[in-house]
Amino acid sequence: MPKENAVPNGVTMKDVAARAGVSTATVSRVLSGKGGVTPELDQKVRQAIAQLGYYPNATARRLRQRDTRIVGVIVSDIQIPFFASIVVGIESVLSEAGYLILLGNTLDDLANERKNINTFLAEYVSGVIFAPADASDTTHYEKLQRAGVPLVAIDRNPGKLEVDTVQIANASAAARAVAHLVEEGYQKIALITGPDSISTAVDRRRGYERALVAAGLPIDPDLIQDGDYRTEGGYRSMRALMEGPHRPTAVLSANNVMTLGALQYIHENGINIPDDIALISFDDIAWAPSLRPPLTVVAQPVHEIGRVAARLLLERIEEPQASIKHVTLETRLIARASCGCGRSSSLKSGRKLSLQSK
Amino acid sequence: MPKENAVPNGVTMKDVAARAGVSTATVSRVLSGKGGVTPELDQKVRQAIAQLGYYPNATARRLRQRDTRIVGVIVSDIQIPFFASIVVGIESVLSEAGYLILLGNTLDDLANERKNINTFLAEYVSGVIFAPADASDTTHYEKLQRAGVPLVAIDRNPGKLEVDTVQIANASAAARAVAHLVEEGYQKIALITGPDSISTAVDRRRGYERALVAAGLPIDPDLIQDGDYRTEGGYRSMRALMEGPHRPTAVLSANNVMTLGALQYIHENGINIPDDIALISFDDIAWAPSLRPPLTVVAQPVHEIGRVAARLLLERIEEPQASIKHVTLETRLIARASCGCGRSSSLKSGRKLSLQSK
DNA sequence: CTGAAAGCGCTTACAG
DNA sequence: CTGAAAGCGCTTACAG
Repeated sequence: MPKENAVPNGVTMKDVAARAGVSTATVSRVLSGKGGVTPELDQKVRQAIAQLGYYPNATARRLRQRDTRIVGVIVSDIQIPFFASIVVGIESVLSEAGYLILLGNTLDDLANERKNINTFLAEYVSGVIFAPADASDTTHYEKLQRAGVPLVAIDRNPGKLEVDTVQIANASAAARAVAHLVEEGYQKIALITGPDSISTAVDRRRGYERALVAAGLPIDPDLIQDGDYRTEGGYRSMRALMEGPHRPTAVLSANNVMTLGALQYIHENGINIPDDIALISFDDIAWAPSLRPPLTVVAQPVHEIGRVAARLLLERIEEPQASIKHVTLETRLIARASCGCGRSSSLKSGRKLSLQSK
Repeated sequence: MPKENAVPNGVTMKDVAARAGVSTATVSRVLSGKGGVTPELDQKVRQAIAQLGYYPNATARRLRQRDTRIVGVIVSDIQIPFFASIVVGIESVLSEAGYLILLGNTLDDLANERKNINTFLAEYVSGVIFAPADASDTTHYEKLQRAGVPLVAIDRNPGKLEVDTVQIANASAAARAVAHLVEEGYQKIALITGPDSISTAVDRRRGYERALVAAGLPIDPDLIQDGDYRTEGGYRSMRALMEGPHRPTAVLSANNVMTLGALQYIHENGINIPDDIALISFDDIAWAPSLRPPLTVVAQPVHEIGRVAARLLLERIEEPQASIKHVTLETRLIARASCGCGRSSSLKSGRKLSLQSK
């Protein structure tokens, strides 16, 4: 059976008040720093606090004030660098503002998502930042919304939910990548995409198609493979493309997790990048420059996504009735070598060519 | 100014009690599930809960019970896959046990570490799992310990702190890697290591030296470079080795972050792995098999480290006086190709050769 | 400016 | 088995 919890420090505000010879109200006033306490008493209280090593109990304060200053954050997997960096971005802004973060790792499982949201409700969180696992089922988020919890959606479109959002320009980012491949001379360009239930996959596909049309190239359904945003899906998709009727000469992979699988197929079959197949992947990851050839990527401003989302949430907490904001951030195409860049010239590893998407 | 916080759901236990025609004590008893309530009342209460959509306020419960069921977790950087996976391991066990996690990302900065620990104290956390930034200064952890907070150290040795620990067999893991290189025929084997303030670096170096001695090879100080466990350090170290007086034929990198830098130097200078230099790195990461050649690594049981640490903490919370436990987990050497494996035979990508360290 | 008192939403001895 | 009451550690009107 659980023993009674350790009481880290027996000292309460009452002890401080007694020692300083004042009421707890006065101690509270000193702590709040809002003034209204004579210098003498202020001095006495501070002394007592120091002598006793007192620090306020956050739980008690939270119960009394209606503001918990806890923010729930829901991502699909903190082990994916993309989400880890977003969380760090969120944290940098929120901790500055005195908020605590409760992290919910859903692994894109609806049951986990629901469980996390119930926890958030029970904790009376001040707000929630989330990347919805499935835009077609947002009923649990509606529950939060009905309860009056400020919400900010990141990365993915939250379906019919009317909330602040922070996203990247997915379509134009994909289009820019495809256009780059076209400029490099590729014509048979394939796409490994994600599930239709996730907006980023849909938008990236749209950008892909738009760029092909703009280049006067046909849209070949055989060259669009659903990789489910997973590693195995990336593997399967790459195989389908390479063994299919219309073998492409270049591929855009819509996220880094699928790229992992695609590369596995490529390596297992001794396929050469970019000579046999050129490759561009969404998401810059630390290892991209170390791949041979270095991986050309569509880099998302991950920290910025987190920071902006955190700021939007803070604003929403201040002004619940303000009009809803949708922030779109730009991406960068970092041309390394997997896209065929410099095939004709000598390659310099580590070189970075930054291009605005659109 | 912050507005009054949203009250997610006005319903309190009092409302439920009123609706069910019982006292709050009875509602509380039903909720606790410890029995002692007649079926009729139990029924009425459950009905009222369902009708009102009631859920208990975790803050209030936490204040009343002395047990917050919050665990603080301190890692140096959640963006490093090694730590992200450990956190996921911790979370899987703790959430099962009804605990919440408060994550502290220190970025190996002592000020951040201190700030996080003060937060943990104010939150009256039930326990803390931590990877100490610097074993030589653990005063802030002693503060936690004096306050009676159960502690479990992971990954790194916590200096003179007497707490439960979960570590890997660092010395033998490093020794195993070096022995493997020796078996492959390498004689001039270098080490890129971390700072002396982090025990894993010291232990890995010891294992490295031990293996050299065991193989009858000399220990050459020029072949031991301090890479500071950072990417830039890995780059600098690799350069020092390749441009130094005693150019090695093989290198062991003591963590994956430094390997990133080492690879950068290698690629920039057109150095061939493994012909010019063989490479083994600590930490398996998702991209290791996708590198050319695939990276041979010392894989740590990351999820297991987290899970074991969480279990130790739960046990410690139950029995604060139990004797201190030190758990050492084994690693696996995953021989891919960067170590020169199969240089003479044809390589099959993706093949995994698992060897027990020790 | 200061303090006594109420109250945040629960749980838990204590009676009955 | 059930309820009235106290109390967890704070903050905040309300008087003075």
